[in-house]
Amino acid sequence: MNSTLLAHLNPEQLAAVTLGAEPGLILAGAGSGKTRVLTTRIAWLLSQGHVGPGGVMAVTFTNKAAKEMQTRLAAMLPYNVRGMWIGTFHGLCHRFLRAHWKAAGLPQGFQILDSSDTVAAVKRVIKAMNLDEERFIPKAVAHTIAHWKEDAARPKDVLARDPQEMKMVEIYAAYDAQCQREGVVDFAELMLRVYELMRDDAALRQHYQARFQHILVDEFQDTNKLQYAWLKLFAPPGGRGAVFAVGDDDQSIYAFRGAQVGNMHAFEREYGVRRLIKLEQNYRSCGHILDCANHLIDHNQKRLGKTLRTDAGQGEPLRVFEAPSDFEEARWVLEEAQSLHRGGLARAEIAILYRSNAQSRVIESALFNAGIPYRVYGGLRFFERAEVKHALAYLRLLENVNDDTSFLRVVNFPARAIGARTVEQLQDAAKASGRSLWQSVSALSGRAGVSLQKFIELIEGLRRATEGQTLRAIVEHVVEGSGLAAHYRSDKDGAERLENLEELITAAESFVTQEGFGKDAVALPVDELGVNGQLGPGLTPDADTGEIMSPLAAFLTHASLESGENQAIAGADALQLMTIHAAKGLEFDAVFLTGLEEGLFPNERALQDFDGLEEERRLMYVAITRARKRLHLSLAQSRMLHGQTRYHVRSRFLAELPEASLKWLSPKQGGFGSGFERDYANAWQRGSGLSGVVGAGRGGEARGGWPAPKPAAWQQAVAAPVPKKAEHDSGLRVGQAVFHNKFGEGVVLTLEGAGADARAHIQFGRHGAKWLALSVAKLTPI
DNA sequence: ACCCTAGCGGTTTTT
DNA sequence: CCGCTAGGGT
Repeated sequence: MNSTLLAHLNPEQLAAVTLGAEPGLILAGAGSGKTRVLTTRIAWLLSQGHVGPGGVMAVTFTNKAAKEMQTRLAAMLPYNVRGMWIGTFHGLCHRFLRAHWKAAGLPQGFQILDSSDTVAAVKRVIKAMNLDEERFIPKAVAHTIAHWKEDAARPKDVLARDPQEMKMVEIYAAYDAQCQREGVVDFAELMLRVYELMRDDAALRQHYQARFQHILVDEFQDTNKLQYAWLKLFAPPGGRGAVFAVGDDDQSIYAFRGAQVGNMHAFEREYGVRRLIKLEQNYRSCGHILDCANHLIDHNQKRLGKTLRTDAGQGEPLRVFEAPSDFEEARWVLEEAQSLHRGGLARAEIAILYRSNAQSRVIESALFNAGIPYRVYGGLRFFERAEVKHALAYLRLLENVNDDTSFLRVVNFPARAIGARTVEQLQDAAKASGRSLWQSVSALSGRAGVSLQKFIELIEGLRRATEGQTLRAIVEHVVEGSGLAAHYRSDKDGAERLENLEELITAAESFVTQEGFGKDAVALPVDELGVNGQLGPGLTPDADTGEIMSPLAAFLTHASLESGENQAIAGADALQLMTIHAAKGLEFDAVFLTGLEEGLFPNERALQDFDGLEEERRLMYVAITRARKRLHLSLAQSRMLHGQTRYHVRSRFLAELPEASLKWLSPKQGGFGSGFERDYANAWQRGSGLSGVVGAGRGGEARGGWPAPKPAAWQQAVAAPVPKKAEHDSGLRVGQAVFHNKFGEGVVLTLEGAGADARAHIQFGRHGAKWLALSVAKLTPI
């Protein structure tokens, strides 16, 4: 390793990188060089001879982050990084289970279910148990089961409190049994199996605890209960293995899917962290942007505490715009973005962020009509597409005929006259004999038996024909031989699906050839995998290649573990549209943060959760810190949502930003009815003890080296008349003070619906916020 | 076996 | 408002 790598680090980064073999907790602020610290530390440990490549484990949450780490490390180190255990929690668990499949009680060729496969599998269980799918909604049940697994609870460990829950536990047990029978594991199972194996097998535990001398965990604030427990088995507190945990409690935005920020506190305490290292020097954003981020997050109570600073200049104040409607908000964003682009900024360096996906629609249509290129992130990923899943199901049957999920998916697709009746009979036969659908085909006679037999012959024919072929040839042959290609060729709008199948063939080809892509999963040096040179019994790597599973099996695993790009089409310079969640970890020269309205952001439903407001605020913090040079905030007084026009007040987050860093492009006062600011502030103070909207003021004038936007159409539009406050047909206005006989004084937060359905969300002093039906509630304007 | 339509629900999401 | 799903009709 080049010693200049250390020379470029700031003192805190250097302290983190060169920390000894002791537990380390690194509080890494946004844009503080977190990935750099992680990779430089690994390089430093290796180059100093503190550890060999086999003694390092680095864990991330996403494949993208893992890949990034590997790439950067490869550039720093003179030798091959392949032997190192760098990957996602799930990816590493998978690797572990491939080596120890037997001890884990799995078949050698086990496959992985993705979330939609899991729901489908749960649904089959519910059907087989003759339960009502209204009462036991497959998706919800699958979610509950995953939750139990993340609590390390097997069916016998779950404490069911009512009959409904008892039944759910029964489904859980039946589901696990079904997975076992079919040789498949879901995502949560990957983690749980490894956890249980490490917990219960002392020899294995001792081996791995001795082996991994340094374990580095990225995004530690996102770990769930099971992941932390898992980690403690690999490197228990006080043991020889040193855990280096990097995270940012202020960027914890995944509590809703089980992340426990508390793991950071727990880690500090349980591992006896001697010194908490804070990376507060920010290398990304200008001063005004950081001032806003710091001020905002300061409103959170539960923090480890951290303040970002920068050596860069203040840059330009944030531009803030309050539009009369979502339509006009979109138009403003478009004009501003265009003007930035004309000023020399690439479109791909401009992000438009929103809290929920539904908000993208109006922005998209504005951009579409104006002919401005844009790209929306989110939606279906490559391996989640129906046609791709179909092809994968055929491929999985080649590997494992007992995979009932795949069997059911394609037994009659493309249509081959195997109807629901036939499938039902087959399922009954399978249930009666406790065997797989495939194995039960022989039990059926008559026409049904014949058509099923034909399907079996089709699969067996495919297997014979592809034996010994390259992965690409196998996939190609299956796409054709299954009839999928023909089916989409004859479909009038099957062109895109055909293209995706072509893409799948290409993906299969590059999976095998691309270094560090598929190879890691397939071929690993023997001593990197097992315990004292011993692999799982029966696991025999190919002598030449070191392959421990067939390329096909590896490819199928890859497909489940990495669902692929959100959108494959790159290329054209386009504006980047995404949710704030999707933007985490990314950065842009300019960011538009839209929909800053109470109810939307902070999101009304999120506020119901414990700590909901603080998580929403962290989300706002993440959004702000994505911007390098320019940040634009906007909101709409009225918005079309779920088919009705809704009226919202300004997000409280706007009031939590420093006035000096904001430049209001719409009048800050006057847009609302008179007295709104005071009433709203009072209501908040009385109702929730939170500070309200502060007085008016204008930010400083733009300066710095960034191109100033040219005057745009909207500027004339906004400069002249004060936008008239949108009025609801009940005669009420958002922000208006009202009196209710029972609840007293309040302020209207949201208005929606019309006529008999008209409703208002009103913030009352001590009674809190309430939804009232306007046809019933007696409200007096005050 | 497939197509159409009524009905429902609509925060965020990776593996 | 709009997209997905289940279930019924042909």
